[in-house]
Amino acid sequence: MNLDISSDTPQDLAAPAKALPTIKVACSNCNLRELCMPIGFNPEDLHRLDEVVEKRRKIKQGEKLFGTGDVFKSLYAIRTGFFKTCVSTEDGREQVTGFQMAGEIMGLDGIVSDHHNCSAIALEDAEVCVMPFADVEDLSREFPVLQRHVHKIMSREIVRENGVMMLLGNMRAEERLAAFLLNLVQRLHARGFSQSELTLRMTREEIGSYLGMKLETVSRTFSKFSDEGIIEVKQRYVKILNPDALKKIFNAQTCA
Amino acid sequence: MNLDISSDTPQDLAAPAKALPTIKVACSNCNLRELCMPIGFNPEDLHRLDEVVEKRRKIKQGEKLFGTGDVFKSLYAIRTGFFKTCVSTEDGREQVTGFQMAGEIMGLDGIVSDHHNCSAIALEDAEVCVMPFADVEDLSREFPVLQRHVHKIMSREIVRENGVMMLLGNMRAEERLAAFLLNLVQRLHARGFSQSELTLRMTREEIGSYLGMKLETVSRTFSKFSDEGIIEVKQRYVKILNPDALKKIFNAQTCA
DNA sequence: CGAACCCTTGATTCAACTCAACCTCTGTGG
DNA sequence: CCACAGAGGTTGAGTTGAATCAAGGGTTCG
Repeated sequence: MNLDISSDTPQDLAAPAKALPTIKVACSNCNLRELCMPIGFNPEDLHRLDEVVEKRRKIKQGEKLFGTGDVFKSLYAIRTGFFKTCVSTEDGREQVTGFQMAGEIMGLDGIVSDHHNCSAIALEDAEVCVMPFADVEDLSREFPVLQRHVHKIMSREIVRENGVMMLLGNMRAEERLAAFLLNLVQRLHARGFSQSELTLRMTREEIGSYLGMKLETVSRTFSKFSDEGIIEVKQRYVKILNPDALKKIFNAQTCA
Repeated sequence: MNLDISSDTPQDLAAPAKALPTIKVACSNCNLRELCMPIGFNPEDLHRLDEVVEKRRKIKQGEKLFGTGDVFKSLYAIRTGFFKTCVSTEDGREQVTGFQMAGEIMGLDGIVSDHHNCSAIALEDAEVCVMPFADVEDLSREFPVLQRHVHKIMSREIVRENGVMMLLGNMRAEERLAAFLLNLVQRLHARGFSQSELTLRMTREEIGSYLGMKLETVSRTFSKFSDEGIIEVKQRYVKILNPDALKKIFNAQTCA
């Protein structure tokens, strides 16, 4: 399984944002642009990209950005904050389908039926760029580089979900959690954060839902990794002490 | 979870194909067009659609249409036959990520990295239309209705995978198999086949891989349904005797 | 006719679940 | 400043659904 997203996600995001003179909603001077928008945009066309963002929207921790069944109009690019997306059955069971962080796009599930198929909930105070999908489509007819980018984003989501299917269908609890941690830390690293330390934004229950296991099993597995000296855990804080051990668990558990 | 695909897939496909005077590769006179291509195409523009299909390709049972790592150039629309797609880990475990039938599109996973992320293997002799993706992109810049259609196809795949995640993460063996059967029969029905009878194209092991269970469990669950009079099974032949019971299992197992 | 593959069924094992108790934070209000 | 409530996290004991191991039957095809 491929955890690498670096091919399309440049990593020089740690550059400090200039204090903007006005609160202009614009991609062209957004320091996340290289994560969520295509590179190789013609400089003189770059400002056209700004049209795609209608406005920004702030979402408080615990609030819903959109819910299952809501009419789909826009995609959302995360500027700050952290989200989970989840689907649920009629009898109320929830499945977390993903965790999203700055620069990632949400809402693609809504295109097929003009209604959202999942809910997006902020796990911390967040801000998103609202991109009306009709505008995205219009603009991407004009700019092949944007068109290609939209296709890649959707394809990446399909590939990601393939990986989750592998996780859920074939792997044991330890492998799932190892894969989860490696994936999280890798994405955070691409955003300028530490390669070895992270603060979880989600509860054990949410991790469990994503990984197809119960919160107790998540907790036990964390403890096991900790006992083995692979990680250090204190509540939401996690430090990866032995990334190689994690990688080994992730892709060779059976042979151990 | 939504098993319904009817919103975008007209069902009048049972119409007999006229014997074509020449073996012209063309969407405009393909009897599957309404399944795999957009409706609402302007009659005079319809023939432009034909450009998208470069050629056809026959694949024998057991053969690979494309494999993980292969360079991505084209999408494939199934004309006849039945496929499975699967990903695998470094240590050789396989996960079937889907089963595809006539009118469905394969290859979307390759867009993000220009390389296929999964393998597509024919489960019976098959024929596919090869659609170079560059041409699809060119043409969809010209025709918004095609552009929208491509987006919907990708979004539908994302939504489908969300459903599989729910299946794998939250459901018990019986629910998974019930959901699987209902989904299969529904898609077959949309193609003019029976609503209650079907012949499985895949082995118990492949079903198990898709549903995250072992082949013995698949077999046992089939037997259980059979004992309960819900279905009739004889090897690959399955007849659904009590669809309501299946639906009940699928979305309320916990409350039983 | 035999080999290979697929499927079914039974017996046993085990990883993860359930249930339950307790601990640790964090924030609030007296 | 402390008490306390409530949410989240940990850990233990017992249970269980599905996996594993094993044997045998059916179908297909050279």
